[in-house]
Amino acid sequence: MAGNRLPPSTTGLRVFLAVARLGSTAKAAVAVNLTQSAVSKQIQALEEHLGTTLFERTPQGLKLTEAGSIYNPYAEAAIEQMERGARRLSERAAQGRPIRLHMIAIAGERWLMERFPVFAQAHPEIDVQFTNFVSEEETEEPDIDIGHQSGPLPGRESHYLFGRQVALVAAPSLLERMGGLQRPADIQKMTLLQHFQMPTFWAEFTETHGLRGAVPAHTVRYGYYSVIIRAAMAGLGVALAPRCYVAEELASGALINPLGLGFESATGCWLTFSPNTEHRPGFEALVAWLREEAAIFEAATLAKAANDASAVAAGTPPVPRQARRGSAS
Amino acid sequence: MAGNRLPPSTTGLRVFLAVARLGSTAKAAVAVNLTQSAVSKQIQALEEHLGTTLFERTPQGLKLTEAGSIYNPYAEAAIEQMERGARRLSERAAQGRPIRLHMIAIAGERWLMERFPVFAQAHPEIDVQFTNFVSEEETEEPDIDIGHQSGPLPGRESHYLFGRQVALVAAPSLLERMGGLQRPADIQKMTLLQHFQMPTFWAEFTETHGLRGAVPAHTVRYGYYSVIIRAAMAGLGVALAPRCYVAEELASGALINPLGLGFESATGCWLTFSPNTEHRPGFEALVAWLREEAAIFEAATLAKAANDASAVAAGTPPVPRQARRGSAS
DNA sequence: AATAGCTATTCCTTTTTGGACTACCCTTCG
DNA sequence: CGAAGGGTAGTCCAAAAAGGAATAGCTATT
Repeated sequence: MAGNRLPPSTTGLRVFLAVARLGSTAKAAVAVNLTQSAVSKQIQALEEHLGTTLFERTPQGLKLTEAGSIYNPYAEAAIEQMERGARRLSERAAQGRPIRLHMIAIAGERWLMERFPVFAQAHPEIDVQFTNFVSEEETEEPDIDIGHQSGPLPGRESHYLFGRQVALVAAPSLLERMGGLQRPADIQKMTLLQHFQMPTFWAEFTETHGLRGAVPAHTVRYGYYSVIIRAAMAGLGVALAPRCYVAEELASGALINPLGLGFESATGCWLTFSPNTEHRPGFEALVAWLREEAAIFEAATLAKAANDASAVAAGTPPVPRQARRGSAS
Repeated sequence: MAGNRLPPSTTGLRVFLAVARLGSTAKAAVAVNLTQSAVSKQIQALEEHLGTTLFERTPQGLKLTEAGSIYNPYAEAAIEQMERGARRLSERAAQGRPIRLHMIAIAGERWLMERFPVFAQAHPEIDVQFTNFVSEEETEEPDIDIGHQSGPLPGRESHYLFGRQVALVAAPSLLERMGGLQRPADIQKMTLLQHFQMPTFWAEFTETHGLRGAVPAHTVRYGYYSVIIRAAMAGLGVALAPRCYVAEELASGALINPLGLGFESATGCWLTFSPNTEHRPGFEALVAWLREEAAIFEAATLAKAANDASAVAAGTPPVPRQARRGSAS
């Protein structure tokens, strides 16, 4: 083995490991984002480079030869070392920059933005940068991600924050116009205002209220909750929205929750981050604070929901409350 | 660090390590067999890939940044793992093939070829393949290399065999034509027959005989000793040749060693092999045998040289001897 | 027989790579 | 001071490499 022998291509190594793991060029092609043809060629090139056959070809796919099995851990180790090196640099670079917190718009509007100044004042040394993916230019991965999902994400550390209490809400004027809503099934004569990212809400609602197979008169979909809430307030339809996002409108009477209709959804708002990343000073403090504030927010929502539920049971309409804090939205 | 991040190119890693070691794209270019321009681009591509600066640029060259220093051992380890894997496969493949023994032609002609049948008969299970680099097609590295060098090679296990006793030899007819050679300085009126690969012989000869600065009338260079010996025997000039290669001609009187002129050279014939390679069955036996036969060959040469030296001191010409074995050259 | 899954191969386009050349900077020396 | 020698990065372009679309052939299953 003379010193002038060139190493294999890293694409070849990546492809080799994928084929070894999945036992098929077709499946590996999907895993590494190449075509089967390119995968086949990469394997052949690697075999030629190393001067030995790495896979037996069968009609069912590829199986490691003995030589391939010998080489496998070395290829893995090489790729692992590169990843470690890159990760070390990435983490080192992260030390000197703000903690990137990505968050869906509605959570910012209704929850965090009015609370964050308290944290910022208590921790002036912790630099936090809020991001979202509205712009395609944004390619940096956030350190913390706050968004809607229906459970923990594999490979990520995930914490539930709030938002699983979903309510059917509508403007009083709409209900008057439509003859009110005397029972759950009356919703079928309504226009439903739905969020693109919450496709399960309708199914969950019908399941909870024994309306399986029921279809609303119309469905209109939006990408932002702030828009849905405005549409609902304008009387364009009924909306299924997390209670915490419509707490103020319910309190002021701009929106009401007829018959206390609602359900507990599988989908809520979660905080996630990568567990492999060494965390900077302040990261843990920020996560802890966010979770604490979310718990307070969620408790307030649950308390209000319980209060509304008992008022409905007593046959009295919910009592409008004073806004708890000034709203900037 | 998302899972879909691609590893760097291996060329980039190789170049990075070379620049880190040599501190200059120009020097690294030589080391990795690329131009300085290509090296510069590879470094830039790697820096862009990793998202950080790896070198500070100065007028005197490139110096690792802190980030570069952090990355260095990872790059090294990755390349090392690839080399290990390839080596393992290479060694495994070597188990099933002949031991490749490369040897310069003259050593084969005058030493090994007539002795090897004895070894082959004693070890029929050891398959040996003789190679040389006359053909450019020959790209496989030999397991054992026998050639001329002036000492051990770094990174190789090296054993001296024979050939450091060098003699000045000429045909009797030439000496008669040129009025004999009464003292060492008379060589300056001769034509010197020299071997391309032994450029130090003339300097060593003049040093030994107090002829510093002396220049022969003519110098003719050849690439093969068998040709030099033939030219000397034909009277075309005097030759400086290892005694072991002209033993038969000296014994028969076809060539003589006037005044016993000669010297012990720094250059001789050595056996080398890579110490990193796991050795196949028979490898050790073959090396041991080769060294033993070389020792015998060298001892015979030294004995003859000593015999000739004492004859010269006594003023009698060397006694021509019967050829010890039939010569096939 | 039809279908679905697999493989390698050919043809061709696109992308990447690396060399030749150049401009610019610095250091040293006469 | 200018010349020489060492270094760097950048531009232009040709060659090499990479990868996709399409295809042929094989097998296993229904």
